[in-house]
Amino acid sequence: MELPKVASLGEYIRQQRQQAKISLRQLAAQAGVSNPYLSQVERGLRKPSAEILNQIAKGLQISAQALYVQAGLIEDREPHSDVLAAVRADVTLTGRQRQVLIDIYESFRKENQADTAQPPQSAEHLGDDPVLPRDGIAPNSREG
Amino acid sequence: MELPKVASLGEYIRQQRQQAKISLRQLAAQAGVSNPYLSQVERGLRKPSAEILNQIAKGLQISAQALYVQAGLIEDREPHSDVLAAVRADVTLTGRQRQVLIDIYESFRKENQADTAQPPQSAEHLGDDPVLPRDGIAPNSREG
DNA sequence: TCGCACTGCTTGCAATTGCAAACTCAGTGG
DNA sequence: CCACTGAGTTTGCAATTGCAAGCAGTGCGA
Repeated sequence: MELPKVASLGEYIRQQRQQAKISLRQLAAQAGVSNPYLSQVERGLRKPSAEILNQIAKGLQISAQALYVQAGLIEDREPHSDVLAAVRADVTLTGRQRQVLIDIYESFRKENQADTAQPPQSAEHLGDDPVLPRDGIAPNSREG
Repeated sequence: MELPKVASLGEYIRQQRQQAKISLRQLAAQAGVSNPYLSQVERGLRKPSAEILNQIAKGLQISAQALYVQAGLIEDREPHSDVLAAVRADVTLTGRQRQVLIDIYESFRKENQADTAQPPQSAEHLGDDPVLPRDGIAPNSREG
């Protein structure tokens, strides 16, 4: 698996550029990269760094993420909810903690889906806590 | 603000790694990169490519996007919603589930504070986010 | 027929990435 | 004491990035 997506990445860039009706040199200037290099990138001969990719995205006025996804540099993960997005975006958490929170949240969702017809307060069987890790969590069970 | 975020990127990676309680070599193996290179990246001596960044993110089990934002490779166009706010606003959760998530989240935060042990920072304001850069996000001024 | 401007592509080359091997320092145990 | 293990770091080196300079092809006006 050397560089399969690089080709499609270059094609994508070229396509975007042509749709914008600008020349290779023009885009290179707008993106602040050299035109030969952009040419090579568009033909899949070179694998641009993320920095260059970012500049190209700016020159094309498109989302850098779209390019990264095309380049296979990030997975195209769309957050299912604001909670998941927030958890994923929280840099103060460790990866493990993040996964724990996500697991718990999703298990909650699943539970509630099973009880859709029921009033939401009926989810009392949480005491089983099948997901809680022994990561040293001390959930202060204060009844609030 | 123009200064390379590479330094903070390395610090961020190292912080995440230490919070995950794994050694440099361990993370290097999980990420599929060499340990010397990871060491240099963590100390800001090298600027890793997006591919390496992606592998490191996988090894750390964190979002590649968080790393890219840290590296200044993409703008943080996500609203960076607060986890607590998102949990509180989630109508699909029961009140008890909400409280469980909040408790766990807060205990995680407390754990990490104890681990990192950064005295110069006022550890009282948990709401603050010392890691993510507050940037002026260009609010989509595309041909309005 | 030139000259000029424009398109994209090919060619060396400096700078950088990323790695293998080897190094230093702490801790453990015979 | 010495060997062993595991932590992170330093040191060359192959491979790659990205660029400056230059090449080929097209269209237009004199």
